[in-house]
Amino acid sequence: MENTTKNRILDEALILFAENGYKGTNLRDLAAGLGLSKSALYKHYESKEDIWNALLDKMEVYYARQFGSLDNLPPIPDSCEELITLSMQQIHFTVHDPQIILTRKLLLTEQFHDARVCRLATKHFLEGTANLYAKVFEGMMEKGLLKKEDPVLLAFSYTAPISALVHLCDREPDRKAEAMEKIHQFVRYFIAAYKEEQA
Amino acid sequence: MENTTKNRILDEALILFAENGYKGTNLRDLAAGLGLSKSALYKHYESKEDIWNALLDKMEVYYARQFGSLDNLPPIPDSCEELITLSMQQIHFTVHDPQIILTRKLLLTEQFHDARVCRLATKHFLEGTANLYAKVFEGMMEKGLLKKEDPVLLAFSYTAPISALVHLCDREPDRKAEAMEKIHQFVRYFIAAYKEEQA
DNA sequence: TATTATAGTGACCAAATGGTCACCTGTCAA
DNA sequence: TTGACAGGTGACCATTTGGTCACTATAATA
Repeated sequence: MENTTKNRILDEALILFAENGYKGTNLRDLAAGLGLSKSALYKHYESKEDIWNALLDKMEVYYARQFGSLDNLPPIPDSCEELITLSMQQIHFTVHDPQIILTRKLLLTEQFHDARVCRLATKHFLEGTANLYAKVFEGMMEKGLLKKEDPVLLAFSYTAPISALVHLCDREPDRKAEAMEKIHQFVRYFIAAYKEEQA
Repeated sequence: MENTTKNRILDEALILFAENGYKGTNLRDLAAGLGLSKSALYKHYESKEDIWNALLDKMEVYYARQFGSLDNLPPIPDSCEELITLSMQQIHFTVHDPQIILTRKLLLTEQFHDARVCRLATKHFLEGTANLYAKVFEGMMEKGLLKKEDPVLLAFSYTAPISALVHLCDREPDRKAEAMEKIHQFVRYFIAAYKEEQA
């Protein structure tokens, strides 16, 4: 993505919309954050709502790439230990990446005010990750690494508690370490419960 | 709670703050919703922020009563079937009660904008219910109804997925039936996995 | 070189919004 | 009866905010 003003506006918009909500964001602050005057924004977008929509467009593209196509599946781990390591790495990233944190905040705080955000929120928090892990678990069951269960239900039981603790990280960043430790504990406990005993 | 104007203002405030957020709520609409003029509000509260704080006070009292004291524990079920029935009843209530729905919406959308909401959100979505079910599970383990596991971890694994689906109900009310069915499925599946086989 | 499109500025506007104030009215106590 | 007070009203005010416009500067182009 080029570093054009048009894109920089969206970057700043993500920050402000995520921190203060759509209604709580004003264009003067947005422009000031970019070292621009408010009227300059209107050279690139027609209105506040236009900026908002462009930001959502960008997010939809991002999610379509990340969750939409099941082509780019994550590799199926060769052991339960590897699954734990991979999960923790991915969670660590998602909990620390500023852009993703802001995206989650925006989805949470605006999910009831915008139909597109609503859809994205369900995709992000519920179906997206769960479906991905369903494929992973299915693969691991076929490899004889996990007990044969409904992979969809299993993936949901796995991702929902993790998601709850990720939310805690967003809400109370001071407790990130504590939350990550709890995630680790949960992940080990969960995998241990469904690990297929080696012959 | 008496039906005084002061209380009615808080009832209406919950609706508007939950639907539109703090910033998105204006006092004219609030007053109009009560058939009052805006200036009448100032006979009962000093400012918009004062109304907000009074609403949070009320919510804190409510949560303190519901989660705070571990005196009023729910009864320990005498069978896993009873646990399932009780859980589903409680979830059904929480998913359909208008006041509780609004409260959840408010906690979600304002959790990053207000320190007290932040604390309440963690209590509501994470610790409150989980701690309650930890006690229930502990009791059921002592009765020999559930396998002996860490009750806290087990309760968290139980409540977090339910909570995720409750959020879905709030976000997409059209999918309430579907979500409730999934909750039912999850609950049966979860309890089956941890049920102590009868001798 | 003259022209034109692009990006940016500051002044300005109208609507929305939180808050204040003088005033009204019914109730209740002295 | 009268005075105080609680609860309510509408007019008004200052600030915030999304949006417009005339104007400028610069770089590319005919």
